[in-house]
Amino acid sequence: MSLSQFESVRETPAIDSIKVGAHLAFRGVRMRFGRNEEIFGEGEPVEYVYSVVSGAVRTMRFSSDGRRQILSFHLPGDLFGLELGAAHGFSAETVVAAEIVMVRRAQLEKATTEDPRAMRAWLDITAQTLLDAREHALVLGRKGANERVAAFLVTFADRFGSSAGVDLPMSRTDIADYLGLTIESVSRAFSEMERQHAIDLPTSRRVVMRDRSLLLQREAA
Amino acid sequence: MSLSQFESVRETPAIDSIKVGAHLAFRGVRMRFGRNEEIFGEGEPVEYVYSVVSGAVRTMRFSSDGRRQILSFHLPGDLFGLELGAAHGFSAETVVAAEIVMVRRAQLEKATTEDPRAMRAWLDITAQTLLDAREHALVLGRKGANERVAAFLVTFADRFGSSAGVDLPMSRTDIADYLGLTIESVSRAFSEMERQHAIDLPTSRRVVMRDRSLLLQREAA
DNA sequence: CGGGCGATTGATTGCCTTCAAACGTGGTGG
DNA sequence: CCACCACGTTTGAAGGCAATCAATCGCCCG
Repeated sequence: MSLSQFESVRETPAIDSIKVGAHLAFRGVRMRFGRNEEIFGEGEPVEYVYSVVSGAVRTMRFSSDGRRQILSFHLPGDLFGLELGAAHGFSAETVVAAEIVMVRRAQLEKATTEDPRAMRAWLDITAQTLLDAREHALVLGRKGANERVAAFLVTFADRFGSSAGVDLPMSRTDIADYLGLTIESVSRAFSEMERQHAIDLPTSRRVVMRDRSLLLQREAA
Repeated sequence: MSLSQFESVRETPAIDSIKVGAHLAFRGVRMRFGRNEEIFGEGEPVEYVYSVVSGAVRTMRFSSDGRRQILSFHLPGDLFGLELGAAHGFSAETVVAAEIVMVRRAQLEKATTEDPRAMRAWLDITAQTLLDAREHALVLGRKGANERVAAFLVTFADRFGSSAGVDLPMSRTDIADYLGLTIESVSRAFSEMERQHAIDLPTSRRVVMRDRSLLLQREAA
């Protein structure tokens, strides 16, 4: 467990629970984290499973010379940190201040031996995560900069946006590290989409979808 | 199921089995496929789970305009096509002529309801596949051409090579589509590594590891 | 008002792709 | 047996796209 949780003032941890699958809930502790705080690090023992209540979380890996690849973003309702091995294969940090429910993995493990639905739910989540990772691989391997950003926006808006648009919790740096680009390339892609009236950018973090089909054809390219 | 299996002469399907996890085996049919034959296509219903007996298989996804991203290569002993959904999220083809054992998914599903070890084994496999996919994302997102090829060679040699080197069953085109590069870039990377005496290339498919540390530092770069 | 940080924009570089040609090997038919 | 063809691979030259280097902008906070 990271030290960062001791670096900021916290209120008393509250009891809360997370839902796994349709029928199962597990009791855990709800914690507050500040922005850019580490939740766990790559290689650390897996003690908990996490669920986002509010805020946003990024999971990531580093290459040996320190380049960062963000694997996914997690928003309210999402689970993360669910791993089989003894040690985390990636690290997790908050993107913005967040409330996270932490459930002991041992509790989940125990449940899987008693209730097959728990293991099934775990498998479902892992399989869905795998699908997402493969989609991500397709984007990283075979799309250009503008297409990557368009794909990111469309996917993100579908998951977390309203008809009014999306509020991105993450910086251009985060988006760049998710898409395998530089911040400049991401910024240029946003500007380009705005010039073509595919989106509006009232602020750098707020995106209003103006012409979704334009984005989609750009994404497909 | 693809028609391709009817396009080539086959002997009578033989009964065989695949092992899932340490303790479970499932009975299935062993089939022969020629090279570059489709085993299943993206979007087709999931009827079977597959295991490679001999030969090699690639799984892949296509972007809407037809660009191909190879997700993984499967060699003897590997399982593939293990998906939760009703439809395949990717397609699979042989790289070279191969023998594949096919087990009905319904049989596996049934086992998971009767034996928790079966579901656990399924989860283990899915979780390991997810780890591999994330490693792949790191390579695709944050590494240059030479690093990608070096990473591919090291990983492949660790899994399937002997001290004498590796015989690559796949073409440069396959490697390129796995690494998000062009065949020319892959070829240049091989030539460059040979020039630096990191590898020998007796033939284009045979790779002798000559200086592994050189490869590793190139991979890390 | 000043400072700091993230974002944007511009200029240039560099790497990978694209386009093109030659090479080598395995297979087929003369 | 050899010539020739097909296909995959290698190599070369040129171009393009994203990275890098650099400066400016805008906004939030003190």
